[in-house]
Amino acid sequence: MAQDSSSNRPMPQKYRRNRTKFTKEQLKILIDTFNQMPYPGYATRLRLALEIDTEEPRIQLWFKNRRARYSFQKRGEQKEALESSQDPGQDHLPEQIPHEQVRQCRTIYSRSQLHALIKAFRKNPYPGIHCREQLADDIGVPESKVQTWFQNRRSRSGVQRKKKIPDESFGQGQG
DNA sequence: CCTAATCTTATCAGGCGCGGCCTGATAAGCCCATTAGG
Repeated sequence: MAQDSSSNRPMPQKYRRNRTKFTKEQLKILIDTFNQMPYPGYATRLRLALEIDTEEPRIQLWFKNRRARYSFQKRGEQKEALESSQDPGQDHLPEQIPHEQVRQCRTIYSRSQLHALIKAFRKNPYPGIHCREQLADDIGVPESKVQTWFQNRRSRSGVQRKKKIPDESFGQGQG
């Protein structure tokens, strides 16, 4: 049943989701796919998730992190390759990256789902993994959707976590 | 330490309904985001 939900929790025991540990075989498949297709669409990600027995959001995140590291790592090599072939006419643009353009279907939230999301957001715009999973379970959507919803919501409602604003605050002086 | 998880920002794109708004999904982060867990 419902446990304490409106209690103020000083600090969640664990905010982040458990770190995923890929096996070598999983990594081999991931890397192999990445080399051919750094921007897999949803269908491909799903297939990969099934193949290596993990969740699609893990796949998506892995590709994102991989791209972030791989791109700048390869920076020098590409430049070298370009200089090698001094051809005025573009023969082989590196932009032929196969973006699979197939996005995941847009989620249509019902009124009650939105209500639950908004309510949770007002309570805490930065829910930890447990909170997100609980909410996802409550309204019947994957946790990754909840995370995306919160990110978009934060972005568009200006509740961004106060970074390190020196002292521009409107407060009446910190004691 | 390595790198998965997280955050912000910007942009693409689907649904609705008829021009453009709302908002979910995706990508990048710059001398290459930051944080933190095994």
